[in-house]
Amino acid sequence: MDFERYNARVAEPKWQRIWEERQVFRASSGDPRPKYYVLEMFPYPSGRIHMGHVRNYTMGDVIARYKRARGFNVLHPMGWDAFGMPAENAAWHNKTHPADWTYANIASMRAQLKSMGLALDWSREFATCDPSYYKHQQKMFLDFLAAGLVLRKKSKVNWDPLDHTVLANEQVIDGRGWRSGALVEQRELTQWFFKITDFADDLLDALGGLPRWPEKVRLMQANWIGRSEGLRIRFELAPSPAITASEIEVYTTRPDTLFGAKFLALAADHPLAVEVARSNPCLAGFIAECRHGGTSEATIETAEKKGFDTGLKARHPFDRDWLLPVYVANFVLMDYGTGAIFGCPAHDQRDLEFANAYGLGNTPVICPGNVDPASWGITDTAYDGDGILINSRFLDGMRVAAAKEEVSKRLKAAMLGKLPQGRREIQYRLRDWGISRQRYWGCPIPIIHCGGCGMVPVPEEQLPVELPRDMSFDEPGNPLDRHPTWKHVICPNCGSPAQRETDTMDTFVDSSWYFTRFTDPWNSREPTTPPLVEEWLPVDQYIGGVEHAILHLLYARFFTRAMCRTGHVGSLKEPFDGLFTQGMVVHETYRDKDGAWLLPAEVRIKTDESGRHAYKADNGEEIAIGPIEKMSKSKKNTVDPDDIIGDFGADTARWFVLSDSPPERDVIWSEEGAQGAAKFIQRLWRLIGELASAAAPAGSSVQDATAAEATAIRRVVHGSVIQVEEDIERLRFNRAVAQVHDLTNKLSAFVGDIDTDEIATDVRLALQEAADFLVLLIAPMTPHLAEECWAALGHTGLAAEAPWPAADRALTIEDTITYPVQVNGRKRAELIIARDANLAAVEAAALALEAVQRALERRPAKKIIVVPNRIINVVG
RNA sequence: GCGGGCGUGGCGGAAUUGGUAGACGCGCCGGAUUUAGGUUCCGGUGAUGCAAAUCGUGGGGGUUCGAGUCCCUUCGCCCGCACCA
Repeated sequence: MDFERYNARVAEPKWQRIWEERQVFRASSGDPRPKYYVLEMFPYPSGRIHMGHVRNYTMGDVIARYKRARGFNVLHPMGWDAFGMPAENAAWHNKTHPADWTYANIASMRAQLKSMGLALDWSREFATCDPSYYKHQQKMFLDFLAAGLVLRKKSKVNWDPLDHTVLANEQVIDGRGWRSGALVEQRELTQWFFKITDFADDLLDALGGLPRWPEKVRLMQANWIGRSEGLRIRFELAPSPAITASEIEVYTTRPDTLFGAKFLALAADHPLAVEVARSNPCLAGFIAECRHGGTSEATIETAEKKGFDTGLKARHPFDRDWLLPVYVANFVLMDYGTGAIFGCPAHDQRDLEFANAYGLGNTPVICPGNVDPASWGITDTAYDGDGILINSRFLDGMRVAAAKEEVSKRLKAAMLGKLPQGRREIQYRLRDWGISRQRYWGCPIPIIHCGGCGMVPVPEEQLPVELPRDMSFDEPGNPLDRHPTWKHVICPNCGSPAQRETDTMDTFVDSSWYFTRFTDPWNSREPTTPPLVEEWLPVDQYIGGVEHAILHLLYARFFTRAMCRTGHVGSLKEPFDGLFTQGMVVHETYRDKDGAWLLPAEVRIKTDESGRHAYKADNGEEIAIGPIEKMSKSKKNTVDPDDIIGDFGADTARWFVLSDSPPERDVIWSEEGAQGAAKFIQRLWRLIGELASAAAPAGSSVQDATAAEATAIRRVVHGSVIQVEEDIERLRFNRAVAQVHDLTNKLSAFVGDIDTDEIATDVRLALQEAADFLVLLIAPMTPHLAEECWAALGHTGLAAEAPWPAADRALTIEDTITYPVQVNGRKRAELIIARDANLAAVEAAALALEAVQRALERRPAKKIIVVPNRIINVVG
């Protein structure tokens, strides 16, 4: 065997072929081993994989391979999140059909992923744009509809008045349509919604049962759901010719501040505002102004607080003679609460700014507990903390919580008309999930609109409703709507002419259940096979970017509940037991003297004592090294995984992305680092060769290794196994890498010290074990190299199928302990003493040390603290 | 504004969760091998100091035998969410 140079270019495809031929990574159900489901968020087939994919899939692969070695029946599948806008954009730009574009991308990305040597069960692969996938999604839509989990209602969209098309938020650039440049308007469309709010409480409460999720993600979801407990309060209106209504209902979480109220404010779309506007052109103008500028939060955010006095007056619920002005305000949202608020400037910052702008007054009603009420007055910023009620009649002297109770109690007792004035209510920030998209490249919504029968579900035997193939994409708008024949159908109910729904589903729907489909992608009749879902799910380890912390993960959790209710997932409640959100791959940026971005490949880096310098590769001109940023085409700071794999091999790329940075943080890709990883691959190969030539032949027993040298070697090796094991279990891949480096250094030193002519048999045996264990340790991370080494060491099976090395913990315990000895908290000496020495002996030995005596200046110690097996501190 | 996080050598980062600060890697310095470069191997590398030693985890204070870790305070940076009543 030639250990001169490891040739990844030859070895990697060879082992990939062998794994595939032997179907090593195919998972099967009904296996007696415990199951383990590893899943990385499946990729959008954009065309090429990027380093972020490499990092994501390498992490999952390490876990999959490690768990397999630990005796688990591992499911590690791959698929494609294949519907989406980029395919339609490509169709528009390049005149390619979205399907052709998508499937070509899938083909090239599949080849790229395969070149990474991932331990995937490719037999379960699917793309969400396959009719054989979306057929089941349509079935589930109908099941959800039947179960009352789907509704139709109006919602606002970004409308491009020139292109006559709905725009996604990302298609709105500075308030204008990305293609037409026209000013975007808000328009109401009737759309399909999933009733995610039905599960708001459960989705919130169940977060507590997800200890293996990052705290951060659970918090983000909790904030997104945004549960708040408050009170609906009905205010009587003073009679006015402009309106027919006699009251306004507001929602508040701060009923305690009711005596600090200075005004009421309505959303621009509030029915009462609209009604008053009919007889008030100025107000109508203001409302139109509020509607301008799109729906996106960013635009609202920057807007200045504006209002318009309707002239209406509302009576304070506790004092009929106290009249409050009613405004329409741009900061009140129609979608939240009742679309109307009462404003208390003293204790809400927005209300304060509004009241100041319109001179509406300010009366503080809550005084912080540690402040004398006599000295407490109007403040520059609203005070929203706890305290004692003041200026509030019967509430005076109460704390906030008690005042809330009291107001609630009294308003529930007070009647307005025939109903109580106040009603407790829990509100959520979470809104129902609008899934209608006016696009072609998505899953068609299986509904037929019939003039006589209304909305008719497409009968199950007619599914899938397939996307028509003959399309033109040279005009804006929804291509499906323009198709000459597709939407014209016969009503399945009454047989008269009817029309298909031409909206397609949000692509988040596709990714909300794919993890269940992987458990039985061959089921052509049903979306899932519930017993198989129950066998494999929940996903034990899910890995992906933190950018999906809210929407995707929340939708998937909703879908699991909805599928549970409709009988598709057995008793499964939560889809992902363990979640890990990995950081990005980032890279330096380079700009030449004209400010043009340069690719890393066009740059040479030199480092000396004065630091790093970058030079243009072609003419040597020095260029500026810019900040380290997320890899992006626009800044040209990208590295193509294909180039790295082609130059150094997949194992080098895998090793690099696992090294250095903790996986949840960003990792900086650098050319030096990639070189370093490649060198280390070669070093491992050479070390295995050296170990092999000194070692006993494979298959010999190590049981009788007794020489001190052999024990020392085994102690190091077994200790490393324990460390790497722990690091992989805890997803601390950077530490596992460091541990392997460390073991490599130590084994190199051993081999270097050994006189190869005179090696005791038990040392040979220890070295043989060291070689085997080292190979198995690196196998999850650099699987191709591991196979090559495994074969070179004389094993007949595959490293990928070998069990994880069994560490002997007893071996790692030495009979002596080396204590650091501190005097007054400062390390002065080391004490080597028998592990079984008693406390008095340890203390005496520590005090007897010359360095300790010197540090104590020969005076007696006041106190001595011995932390068993850890440290000794002498107090002088 | 609210919520969360972070701050350790030239750089990425370790630190047994209150117990030897700087593991491991990158870079750099010196040496060996080499015609040379690269590779490889050996040694060094927090600061000051000839040394003994002293200082050192953004700053200040505290708790403790002992603090990078806990508490208070302050400065700086990053991320998430938001006119959500």
